[in-house]
Amino acid sequence: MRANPLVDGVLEGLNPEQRAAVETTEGPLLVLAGAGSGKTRVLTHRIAWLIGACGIAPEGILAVTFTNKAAGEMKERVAKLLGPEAGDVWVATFHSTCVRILRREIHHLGRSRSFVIYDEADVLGVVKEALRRHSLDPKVHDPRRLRWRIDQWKNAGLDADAAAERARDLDAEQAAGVYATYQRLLEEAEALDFNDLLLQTVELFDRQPDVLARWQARWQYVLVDEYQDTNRVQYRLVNHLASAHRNLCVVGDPDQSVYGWRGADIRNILDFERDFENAGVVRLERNYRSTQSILAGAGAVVAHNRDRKDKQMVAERGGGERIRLFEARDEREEAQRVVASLLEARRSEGRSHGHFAVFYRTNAQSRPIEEELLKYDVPYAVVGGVRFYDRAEVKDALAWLRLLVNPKDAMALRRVLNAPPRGIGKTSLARVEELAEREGVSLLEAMGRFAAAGAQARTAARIREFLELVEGLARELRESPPDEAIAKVLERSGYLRHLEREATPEAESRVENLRELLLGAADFAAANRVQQEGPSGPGGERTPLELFLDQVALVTDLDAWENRSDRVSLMTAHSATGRVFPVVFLVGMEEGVFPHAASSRDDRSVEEERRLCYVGMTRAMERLTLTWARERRRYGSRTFGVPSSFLREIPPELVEGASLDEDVAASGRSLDYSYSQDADAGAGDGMAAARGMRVRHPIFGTGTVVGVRGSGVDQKLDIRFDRVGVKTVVLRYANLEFG
DNA sequence: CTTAGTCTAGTTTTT
DNA sequence: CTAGACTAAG
Repeated sequence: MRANPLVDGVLEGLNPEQRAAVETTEGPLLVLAGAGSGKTRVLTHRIAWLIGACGIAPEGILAVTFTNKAAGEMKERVAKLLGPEAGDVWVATFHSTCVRILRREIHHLGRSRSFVIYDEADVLGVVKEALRRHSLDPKVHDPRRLRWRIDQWKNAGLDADAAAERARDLDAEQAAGVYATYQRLLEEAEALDFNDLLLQTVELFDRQPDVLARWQARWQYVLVDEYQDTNRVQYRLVNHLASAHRNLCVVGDPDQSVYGWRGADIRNILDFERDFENAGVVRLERNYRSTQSILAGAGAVVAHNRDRKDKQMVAERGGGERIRLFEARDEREEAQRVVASLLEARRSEGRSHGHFAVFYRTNAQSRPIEEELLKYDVPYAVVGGVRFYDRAEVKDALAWLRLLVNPKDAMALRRVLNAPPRGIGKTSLARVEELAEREGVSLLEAMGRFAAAGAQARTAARIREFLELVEGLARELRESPPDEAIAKVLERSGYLRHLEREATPEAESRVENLRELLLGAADFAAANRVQQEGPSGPGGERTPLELFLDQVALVTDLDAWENRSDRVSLMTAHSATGRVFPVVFLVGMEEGVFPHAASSRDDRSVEEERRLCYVGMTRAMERLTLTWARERRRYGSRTFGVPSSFLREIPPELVEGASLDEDVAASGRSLDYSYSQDADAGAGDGMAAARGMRVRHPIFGTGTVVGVRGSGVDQKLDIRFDRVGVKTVVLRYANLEFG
């Protein structure tokens, strides 16, 4: 059996625990994989082992992940081990797996297979519409809050009836009522929200054992990544798929469970052994990623969680340097010091930009860092944040496509109706809506009827014109490749013309984005043409347009972009899961920021914040820098901060550059960190800067002082550097040599 | 009906 | 501070 060189290669270099996780192929298996313990390695090697050593057909294996990035990475790594055969393993996110199943099977639930997937904005629009139908004031019943409530119900696997049954007060009753209407509106629009993708699949399997049996037979081996982040619906889905053969391998780390707020249920991993009798358990506790100091620091933080299975990670790497900690006056200075430190490491250690990542708790915190990076021309990429497919113009274009594919898509119709503006206003729309509801027809249908009777001549003509446009485009483009469809739609609808007529910089950038969308669509079309020829292409009877729309609905950011080339990465701590960098800055370590104020209410969410902190810290391989600012601008106003309680949880001997002032802490006053700072020395001992002085800066080299502002340690100098031109530096931190 | 301008309120993390 | 809601004028 081991004669096969491929087989030997698959086990080579694995430690005994990893090997056990790979070789234990039959029956349920829980792999508790601590940070940096080679989790992905185990998953990919396990897949290779199943195929290479056990002779399992690649298409008999299902590997589910949470993010597209994780799926892509796994696919790539399996391909490296196996070659092209790997392409037949189904590696995908929960959501795209469900879409795949539903596209083939959802008619068993009496729903259309050409459903559209509603995004955040669509869904919010549906909630607002549902509120209108209930005559509830959106000012009293916050649509976003309701949307969140519905989401929570769905995460828990409760439908509107179940929600209504549980309602104990008027508010809950009303919310459940809105939920019911919301769901009805989705169904009328032949639309599914994100959670429906999972829920409908589970319901399908609940109700149709024969359908379930088919998928169980197809996927004889099921692997689940990041199991700690699964919610109850995902849990049921996995159970369904694995219940016949029980060849289920789940991999996760309870310490990295950071999506509780989104319905992730940590019980799924904690109770695995109870749920699956005779489950094997493998613990991966050797960390190959981080230095001892980083691992110990992160471990010390997460050890403060009370609700936790104890676990001791062992660093296989040496001690390394200590964790760096610094305090900044405000978020600007924090950013300055992060960037200065980054540039310094680049210069003196020969690091590339790609070595660095900056993590923050909330997206809004990226701004000052970005500004500082821009100032020094440091290339960077913000992961997450404002997403390409969320831009208004991109959504407009996609709404057009959606409407062509599915004329019942009410949100797409509303979007498109006045993009560009065509004189069909609120009052007309309201009357059309009323008519649609009364006569039980789609919006598009109702528009036709309204134009025929009831509308003013002018409005009727405009509506007819619009309907003709939609029908013409639909007829012509339904089967077209997406790039062609987008181009024609933008042209014929007058959208592009309208933008170009504006001639503002914003409009220009919109046109630019649309061009990018067009390029993306062309890429997709090209890739898809190839794929559809293959035997296992996902195509089936679906049109290229439909496939394209699925893709954009499920892909959040342009994955290709972030990995590309040599850039500093900026992202939230949540987005950092599954990523690793040699040098990591974790900024904004203040109470109320991280841990976030919204989560300080109950212990459970504080513990989740702590795990999030653990995740952030353990992303670092060699160097970890934690920073906090005494003062921070939030939404325009100034707020004052104290260091995050998490900082205090790191043993001081692991930290460099700062030490907890015990007296101050003990006295119960606000926490303070005092630190000795070499940079202060130069500025502190009476050195006065003056115009015309020659200076040497550690990063910019030599230059001449051309301006002096302020006084004392906060003095700022404008310096014309010989190499890089004029820059403003803070005397206190610039570490200048004079003379 | 549209648009530009004012106001306000709401701020976590996202497949 | 900013996106979205609202208002008043064209």
